[in-house]
Amino acid sequence: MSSRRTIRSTEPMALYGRGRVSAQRAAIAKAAEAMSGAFVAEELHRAVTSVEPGIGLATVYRAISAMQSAGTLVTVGERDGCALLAICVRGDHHHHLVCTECGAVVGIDCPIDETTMRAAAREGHLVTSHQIVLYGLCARCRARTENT
Amino acid sequence: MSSRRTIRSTEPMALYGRGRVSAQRAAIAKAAEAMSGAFVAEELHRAVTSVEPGIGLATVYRAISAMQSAGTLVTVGERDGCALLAICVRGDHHHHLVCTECGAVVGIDCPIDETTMRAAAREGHLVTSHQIVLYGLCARCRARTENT
DNA sequence: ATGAAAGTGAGATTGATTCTCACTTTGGGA
DNA sequence: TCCCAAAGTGAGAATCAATCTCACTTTCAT
Repeated sequence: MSSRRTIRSTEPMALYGRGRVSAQRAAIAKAAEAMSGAFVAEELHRAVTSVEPGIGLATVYRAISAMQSAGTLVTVGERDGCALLAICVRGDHHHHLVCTECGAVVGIDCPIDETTMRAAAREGHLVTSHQIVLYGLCARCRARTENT
Repeated sequence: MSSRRTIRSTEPMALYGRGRVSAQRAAIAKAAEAMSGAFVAEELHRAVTSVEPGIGLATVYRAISAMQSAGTLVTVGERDGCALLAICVRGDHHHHLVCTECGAVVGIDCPIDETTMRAAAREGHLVTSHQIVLYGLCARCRARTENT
């Protein structure tokens, strides 16, 4: 009785790491990869349903959760109380610069160096993890903004 | 008909920067300063009402908002989906190390240096702001944990 | 002393995210 | 190829931190 129809499944299940291949997840992963820069759950849902109508918001949230567990989707901040997400396949330890103009996300090498660790250690503290987000302008927006 | 009673107002309105002196705000500021380390809105509310019953949760949220605007209260992360807060009166630019053991918050010098800014600039990007939170063990908890 | 503005309490509301549940799809065996 | 237990899904309900509304109270410049 459901109006749910079978959608052809595609291959980029890679973003999930594990789990079954469902047409919905494939469509969601594809849409996530197609997003330009950072996005919010609701935006991803809109993007997916514009291509494959009928995919529920809960399914999108579940897919987001799965990709986050797999480490291929990360939270890069927040916007209006919503988690700001971005696909991230870079393997090494790094952080992200979110363009405040267009939402683009670019990887940035971790600025936490020996100096910081040692300064903390000097006070007796031990840094075990950290969370860093940079905001600014991506190269494209910077070039567009600056009138040399 | 209200059971609200007059509470003596204290002086530490300093955390608000501006605004009128109300007994409630004074009590909230006092409780916030008395908290050991980072806390959540609900915890601050409990702390305040344990001393001055009758103060509403909305009032606590309003006070939090006011202190954040004044820059004396900052968000240092989140815990179980709730904003993790901490009093911060240090004037210079810095960040915080939140002890994952006891919740203590200690100021840490900003690790974003010329190197990072230049690395971003090399790619054409411009970093305008950033957000950093360090997690680890404060000196006290580190000492307690390590059995030399 | 006064009154307009700021602040407050209680409860309703909002809105992102999660959960429930009955149903559908997947995929490793038999 | 068929089976079926487990995984996945859609719709809508439920959560719950945070905000808003509104009638009432307090503050403080005048």
